[in-house]
Amino acid sequence: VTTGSDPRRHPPQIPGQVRSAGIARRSGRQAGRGAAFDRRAVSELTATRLSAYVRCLAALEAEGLRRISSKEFARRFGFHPPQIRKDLATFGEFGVRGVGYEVSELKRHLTSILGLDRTWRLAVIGAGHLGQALADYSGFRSGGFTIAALLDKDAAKIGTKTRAGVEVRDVADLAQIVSREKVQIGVLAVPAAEAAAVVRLCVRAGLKAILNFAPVRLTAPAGVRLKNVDLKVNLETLAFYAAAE
Amino acid sequence: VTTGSDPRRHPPQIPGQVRSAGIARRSGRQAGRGAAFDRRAVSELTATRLSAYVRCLAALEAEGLRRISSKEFARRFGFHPPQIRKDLATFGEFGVRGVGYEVSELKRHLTSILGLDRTWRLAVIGAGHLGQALADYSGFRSGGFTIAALLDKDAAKIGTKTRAGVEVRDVADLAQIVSREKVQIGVLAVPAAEAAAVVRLCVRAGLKAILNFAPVRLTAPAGVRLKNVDLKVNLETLAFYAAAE
DNA sequence: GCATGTGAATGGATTCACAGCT
DNA sequence: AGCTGTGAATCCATTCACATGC
Repeated sequence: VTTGSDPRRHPPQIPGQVRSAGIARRSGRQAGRGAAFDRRAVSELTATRLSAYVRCLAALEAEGLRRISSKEFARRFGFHPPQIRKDLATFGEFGVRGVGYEVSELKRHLTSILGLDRTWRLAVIGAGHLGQALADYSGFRSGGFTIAALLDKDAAKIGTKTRAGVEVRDVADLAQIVSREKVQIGVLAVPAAEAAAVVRLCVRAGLKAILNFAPVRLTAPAGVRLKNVDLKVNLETLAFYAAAE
Repeated sequence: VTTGSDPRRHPPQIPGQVRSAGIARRSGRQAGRGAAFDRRAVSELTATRLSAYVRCLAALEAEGLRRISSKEFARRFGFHPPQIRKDLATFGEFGVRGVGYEVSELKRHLTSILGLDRTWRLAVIGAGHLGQALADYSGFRSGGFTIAALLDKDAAKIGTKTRAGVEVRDVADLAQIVSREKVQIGVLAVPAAEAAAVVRLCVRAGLKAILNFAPVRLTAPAGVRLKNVDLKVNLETLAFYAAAE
């Protein structure tokens, strides 16, 4: 959990990454009934829930539900009503008193707030099992995200294609690919031992956001947002609690 | 974030899953200088960091480093010194005043505390891109975890093998496989629309811990620990902050 | 001297409870 | 009557600062 390598202040340490360094800046655009807000002032916890809310709203929409109250929403998905309302209040007023929220409208608002109404171009680096799966993963190829490239350094892999048909290209061309194909986010799926070097590569190539799946805790220079997502950590914490029998 | 479907108390909502329901119980075993502790009283935040600490210690060990202070450890991996000491204090006294911590010894202690000195058997359900990648993922096949089975309901997939050679078996046999092969943890990589039904299957089969990778927020009955890991959420929160430019 | 371990202080996040609208 | 939006209260996690011990 960190941007920049310097130890961060007090916010609850979501053991993934930290906020970006630098001075807060106004960056929320008006959107419908949405209020202006400062993205960097939004806690990681709230941002993560926002994304979860969108997923839940999509499920409700698929069900054909039009309106929902914070109470019912909380009950169905395991949140707390006031927490939902507080989270939303950060960004504006989206509900109708005495009634609730319009499912589709709220989903549209949150999607826009998350910055998913524009397209983000990803480069997946590392074409092993995980890298290929991520490149083919529908969640990474929809809803605002596009796989712009899949890269590896292994000559035996370069030129081959994933099951879904994404071609593996040479990681040596990263900088060129990033600038020509307007890649904004790097997704790391390389071995732990090489991850730190690849981060430096990404930074030099001009990427400002990196999602790291390698099982090491990486840090990035200020100005680059890096998020560590260690899949094994999830299993281990599950095991920790399960060990109570 | 939840075990049981009932809305939970106050702890900081890591938007993944919630604690197990039920009454707290002593469940920490003595281990070396480790103190007895109540697993259920340990916050998800602390448990997650514990796992991260182990990963960091492994890196230090690989480097050949013997001892490290909380200060240096924090500097290298982006933690805060007192936080490390507080986290460790939950489980015992592992350091030497004036000196620091023995890397290997601390790693061994934490590994044991996390319950990783025994073997956990996993069943991956859903043999799509992600399910196959998870079944082949080295992180899920080492350090205390074993892939006991990979299951799917698609007849065309049953009997085929992943790149690493794991055979796909029929999900209809789940209950049998769980009991015969002593599976403890279910890993869901099925489409969102089917995830809830598969959770019920898992519960009926007797699984007590489930890691859900399907992009829906699921809940499980009390007594079953379920953790939602939505890969896309990570991308979306990264996009949210990156949208500030 | 130096770094751990820990009670006390701090600062956030969550929750409460009610005012305000429909 | 019902549900949102929100200041105030609560609860928890983090951080501080120092006593403790090598």
